[in-house]
Amino acid sequence: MRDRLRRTAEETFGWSDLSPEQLAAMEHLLDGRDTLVVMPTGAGKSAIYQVPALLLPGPTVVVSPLIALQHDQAAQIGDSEAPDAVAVNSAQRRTDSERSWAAVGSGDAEYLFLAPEQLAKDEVVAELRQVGPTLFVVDEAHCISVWGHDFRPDYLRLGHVVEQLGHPRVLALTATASQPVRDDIVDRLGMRDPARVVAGFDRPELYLEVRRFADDDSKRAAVVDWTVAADKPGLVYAASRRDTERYAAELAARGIRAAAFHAGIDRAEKARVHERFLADELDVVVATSAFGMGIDKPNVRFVAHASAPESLDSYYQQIGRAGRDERRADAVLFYRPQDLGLQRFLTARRFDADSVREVAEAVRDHEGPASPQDVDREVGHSHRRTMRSLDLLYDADVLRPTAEGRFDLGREDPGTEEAVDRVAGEFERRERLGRSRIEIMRHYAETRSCRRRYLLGYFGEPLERPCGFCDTCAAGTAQEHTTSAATDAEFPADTRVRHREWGSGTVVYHEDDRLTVLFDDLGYRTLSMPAVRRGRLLTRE
DNA sequence: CGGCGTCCAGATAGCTGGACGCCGGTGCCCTATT
Repeated sequence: MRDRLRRTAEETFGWSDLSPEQLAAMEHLLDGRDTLVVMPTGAGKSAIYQVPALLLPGPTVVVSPLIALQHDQAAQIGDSEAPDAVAVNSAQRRTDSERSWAAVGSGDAEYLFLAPEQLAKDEVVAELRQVGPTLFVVDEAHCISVWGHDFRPDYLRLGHVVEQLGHPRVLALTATASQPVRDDIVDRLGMRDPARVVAGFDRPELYLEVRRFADDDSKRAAVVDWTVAADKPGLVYAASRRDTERYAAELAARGIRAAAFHAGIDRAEKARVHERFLADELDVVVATSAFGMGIDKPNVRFVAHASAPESLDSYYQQIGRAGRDERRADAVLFYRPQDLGLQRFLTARRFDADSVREVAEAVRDHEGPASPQDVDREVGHSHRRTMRSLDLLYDADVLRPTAEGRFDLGREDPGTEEAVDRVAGEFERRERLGRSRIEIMRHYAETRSCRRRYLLGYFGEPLERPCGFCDTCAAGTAQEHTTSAATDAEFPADTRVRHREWGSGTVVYHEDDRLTVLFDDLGYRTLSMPAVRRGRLLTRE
């Protein structure tokens, strides 16, 4: 099997050496297993579906979050000897989409690229059933967890689509996913006993640094001064659109070729910034979180954050865009605790009891199980609002999904008000989790122990000793704050624990004499080990 | 939650300080107008 994979990779794509992780994942797919792959960008994640696709009979569906990304990937396949890659989306003419379907149906095209919103349409699912895909790929699969629960709710329906297609083997690909995000991906996609292939997370070429500021003016001045002096090209992430414009203007005034990038910029200009950055015609792009997905530029020398993002997951995703050429690159966070206030605002949601009530009643009153479209029609609110309520009702165990992607009341009908109460509890749990993720970001910024160790511990891959390549190691504080072996033996990472007041959770990592636990109901909490021992607060489950 | 723009009062010729209200991120899709 390995030989066939190697030969196909070589002959069709010109890839002469596949990594052990790539091969392992490909073999799982050929064995018919659902597979989750966590692997840094640039390590050849796309190969993992592109090669086995040719050894499996039917076509391959690739769900990808951005149409621009779909173009890039299809073009890359177009340059190889592989059969065609086509797409169906709203950015192309209807006739082109029709041609794509025909090509997939006739076997002329092997790969079909779709955004999750396409798969929310019954016609598209029906068409897909006709062509019978044997491999269902979700690229940038962390989007399921990051965006699915509110911003792009159709991500949550992919699991139902998989079932409607008769459960072809499912492949989820991502570069950055902490343990709970991985679990969420597996759960929402309905992956069955998935193989998990996780390549090393560490990016040893990134020098990690945090600079702390008390007031906004001095931080802004420092961001600009540092960026002017830094090796180029690089990326500066800012929290608001206005800030990206402001920093870009200040950098331009200092003679730097800088451009702003955010979702409010028109399409042509966005594409221009993107292209000029790739062609080294820009020194610096100052961007919101809109910039970066799918950018595989090897020589990015720094990623500076003018403001902290809302989670370590996002932070690691963004700094991971530096140093892909494996030469030294800088990841600097310009930190002010007050900046976290904006993240708290941006991630906070209001509980929409009215919508939950109406959606629950619409499902109950519907004749037979209700599809999200049925509920949309019935309730008449925005699709997003309806989907949020459906998701919460599902998570609170009020509704259960049928194999056809419809929703039904669970075994017993709790009654509307009881259902709303349960959903309120689930909603609160999520809000607490979101706030606790911001607190983890704060801990990273404020820790005196090794930054890399903190970061990798969060992703479940702790370093044995301080890394020697971050600011706390350079300052010498990392050596004074090392993990105690006693804590390690008592509560190793990944063990289930129970706290006297806070209920059950999973140990994430420890640093210094502190233990971080992801509690089921409260989100991330950091506990002091002396206090834990004194009060006998934790027991292993 | 915090930054920023606006307005007004007060002191003085164009400026300062404080109160107050507003605004803030991520993409797809589809339809109605230019």
